[in-house]
Amino acid sequence: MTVDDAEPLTRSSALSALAPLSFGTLTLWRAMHNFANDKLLELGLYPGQELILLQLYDSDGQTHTDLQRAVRLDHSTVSRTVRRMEQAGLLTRSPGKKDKRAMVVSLTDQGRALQPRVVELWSTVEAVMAEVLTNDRRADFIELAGRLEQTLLAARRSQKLSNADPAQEGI
Amino acid sequence: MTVDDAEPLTRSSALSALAPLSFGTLTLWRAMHNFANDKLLELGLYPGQELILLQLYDSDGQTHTDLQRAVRLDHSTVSRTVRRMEQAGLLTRSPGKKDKRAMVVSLTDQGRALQPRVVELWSTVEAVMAEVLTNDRRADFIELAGRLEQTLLAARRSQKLSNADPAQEGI
DNA sequence: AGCATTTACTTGGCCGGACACATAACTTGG
DNA sequence: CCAAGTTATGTGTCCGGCCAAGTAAATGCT
Repeated sequence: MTVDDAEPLTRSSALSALAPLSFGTLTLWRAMHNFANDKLLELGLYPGQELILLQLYDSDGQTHTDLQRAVRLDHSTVSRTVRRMEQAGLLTRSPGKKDKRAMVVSLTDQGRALQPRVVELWSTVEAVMAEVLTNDRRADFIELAGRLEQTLLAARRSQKLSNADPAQEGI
Repeated sequence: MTVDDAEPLTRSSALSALAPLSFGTLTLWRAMHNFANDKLLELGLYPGQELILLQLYDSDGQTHTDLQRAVRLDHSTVSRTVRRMEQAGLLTRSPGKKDKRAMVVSLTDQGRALQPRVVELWSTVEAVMAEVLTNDRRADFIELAGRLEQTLLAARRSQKLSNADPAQEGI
């Protein structure tokens, strides 16, 4: 028995009552993640790896920092994910010419060969989600998600600042 | 340097072009998750644990399966998370009276003592998100997220069925 | 040039989360 | 009542993801 057994679902949990926006985001994410995962495993990939591939398909030869910004991950996560993908033969890493610190990540033929399937995978996820939305609502959702993300990022930044610099608060 | 350094953000990655709904969901989730995490660590909790607490605050004495359904997690995840929380003194586990298989999870005083702080945490996250939305858009988002989740769950179920029972496809 | 700072990445450690497999405890058909 | 099937958990294993701390290379400031 795995996680997807949640029945059609009475979304009446304590959680959705207390924080419907947050819990809605959480459960949507989990459903999407699990749905994509099944397909990912068929490609021999693990979640997150396909994001890096997609980013490289768009523009090969990016550094860890480029990837980290695009995919919104911690450096350490990118570092080890990229290493695993290198070991799997999907890509190569080499120090940059101008900046020896910057590891430049490049696709191998094997990594490039996955492109159609990875693109199809995400297109499928997108299509499944889009099929129950009108174009207006679809655009709405995208705009809302973007705005909420920015709001949360800003809130986190200011929260960290005030923690790091408590002197400001007393003034 | 951690993940939140992504600048105000030109959301123009290859990912948001290919699958804006999916990528929007992903990035929103990550932003929310990271924002909540900072606060969670201050309570000595790890992500996911607070969901179980909230569920128990609503109704103490639930089984693993109850919790798993509410929080949308795998049994194995619930199993180990609950064990860790037991070791941390937040709750206790005991076999059910009628059904000895079913582990009944109950709050300890220590676990119950966290209630105000955990509730406040999620209220804060919710408030941060809600503050940039009109009531209409807020309701919209909640409804959309719920619908999308159901769609994805259904898609995953039918996908698994057709994989498990390929004979059906040829007919 | 020379030393402090910043930047790019690596490592170690810990938890979350999923799957596959194993086990104990109901439940059910004959 | 018993064997077969179902249900509720537990375990092992592997990857994702974060933070904290460490190293190396580039920059800046004097």
